[in-house]
Amino acid sequence: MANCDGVVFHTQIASIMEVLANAAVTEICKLVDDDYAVFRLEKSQSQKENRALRRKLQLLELKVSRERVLASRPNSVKILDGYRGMARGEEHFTGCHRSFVKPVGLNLWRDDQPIAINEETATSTQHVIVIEPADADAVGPGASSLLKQEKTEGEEDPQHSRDIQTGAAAGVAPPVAVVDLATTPQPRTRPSITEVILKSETDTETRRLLHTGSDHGSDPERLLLGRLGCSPAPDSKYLLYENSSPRTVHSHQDSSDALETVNDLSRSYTTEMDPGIMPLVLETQTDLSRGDWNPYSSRIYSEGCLDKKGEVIVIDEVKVEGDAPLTCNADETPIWKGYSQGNTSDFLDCRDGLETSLNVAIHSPSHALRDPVSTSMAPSDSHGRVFFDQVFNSNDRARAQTQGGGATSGNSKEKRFLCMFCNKGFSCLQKVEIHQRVHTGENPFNCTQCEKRFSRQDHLKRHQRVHTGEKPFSCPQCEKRFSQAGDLKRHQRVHTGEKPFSCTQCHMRFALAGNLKMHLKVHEGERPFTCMHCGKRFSERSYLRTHQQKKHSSV
DNA sequence: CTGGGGAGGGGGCCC
DNA sequence: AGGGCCCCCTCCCCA
Repeated sequence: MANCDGVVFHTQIASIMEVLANAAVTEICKLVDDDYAVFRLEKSQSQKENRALRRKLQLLELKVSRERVLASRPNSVKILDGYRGMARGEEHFTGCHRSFVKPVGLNLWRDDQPIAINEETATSTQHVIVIEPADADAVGPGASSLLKQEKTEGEEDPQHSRDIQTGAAAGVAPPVAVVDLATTPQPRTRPSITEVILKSETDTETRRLLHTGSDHGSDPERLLLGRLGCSPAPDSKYLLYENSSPRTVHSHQDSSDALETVNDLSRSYTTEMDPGIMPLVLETQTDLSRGDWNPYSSRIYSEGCLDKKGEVIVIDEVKVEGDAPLTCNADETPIWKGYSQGNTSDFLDCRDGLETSLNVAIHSPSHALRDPVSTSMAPSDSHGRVFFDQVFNSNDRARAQTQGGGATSGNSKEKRFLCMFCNKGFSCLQKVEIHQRVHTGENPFNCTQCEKRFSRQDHLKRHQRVHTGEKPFSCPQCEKRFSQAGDLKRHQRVHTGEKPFSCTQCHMRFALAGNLKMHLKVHEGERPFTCMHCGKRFSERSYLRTHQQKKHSSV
């Protein structure tokens, strides 16, 4: 009898131990997962720091190299002041870093291009690097030869331009443009983006000015805003984008890369970006268009530059060069990957801007990249279109048209402020700054009662009804009250019986879009949630939770 | 599963 | 110009 009791006792102990062991394993797994996530975050941050340090070192090396080149070949590098003003007699930009690179192969720079030197008067250093044309004989040999050589090599090696940027070209000090951050006054906490301006051989207005500075003394922002009639936020950065020639975007990579990029979205936008790299985007435009150029994914940007305002692309002038091939950078990273929720509407906004951008032939570096339609590369083109057609259904398109209207749809003159991230157009600077919080993650409005933060004041106000219990919207049919008008409207379908959402697989109709979405999983057989106790699978987490509560609550 | 509500994100428009 | 509002959409949760 005693033995029997002992066996039972041991059996019970064993079962308890098993349960405890299972629970412990589960807990451990959870902890490991959490710790691993933290570890990865810390690792990525450390990598960023390492890159920044490496960048500084390379900067110093580049600076030395540049000075050596300048000393040895003074005629090859010309410091310009006010190229823009000379070209058009317009704004006189003196407050930002500007660099002009003329690719040899493209012969984009006229040999007689007037170039002024006025280094002293510049409030900040403006390095204008002129790479002599292929027919540099007209200009003379000497200094240009080295640059030409450099370019030639770069064309042979797609990686080369990046090497120039990073200073990684082994053994050879890159004599091309270098943003001299070490010697340039850096009043901003955010590094400047140095622009590349190429002049088309057609000699049409193909300038692109890219400014991200806030040198208030001679700040182009003010000049710009003086014309546009919209006051800047104190730290705003702008991108003045003026009719960039489609030719100016190079395609070092073949179209297969574009395909690959389109196919591999996860790779493309999860690239860890180092804000410290930002100033070093002076290179061929190909690399400007790379992911390096556009590091402001919402995640990265918010991590690295939380206190920074977004950037704005301003379309100052639109001129379509009809037969000029639209441009594409094969290695660009689709910016839409940066959206936090990845919902369709976010894609829409991007795509909308992309499509409408065609109308105005505006191609920011990221834009050219993001726009598979605007590329001159046929494979990328078709592929991008297919991709978008797969992503966006007709409803989304309709919404894109009705909601966003796109970057420049309708009245392009009214929406000259473009979002740096998605190219969407806005009529006023403040509007685009608010919008760019979508990308930056900036939430300046915080609830005093629950510490929640919001990007918009009206959202905060709406949220505070949660605390006040205010429900100003009441249903006339049932006296139910709602805090949001949309909730009331949605609720009223209960009374009207309206079910605007119909399943394409069966004939079921739903009053709520979310319910249809959930219903569609029934047809798709998508059951990602598995019960750890019995292995049963569910399409929704809530189903799994309910199941576990009912069937395994004892465990 | 389905129905329904709470709450937040985002864009457009009006004043 | 900027705040506020309206609207649409989405996610999440619960019954």
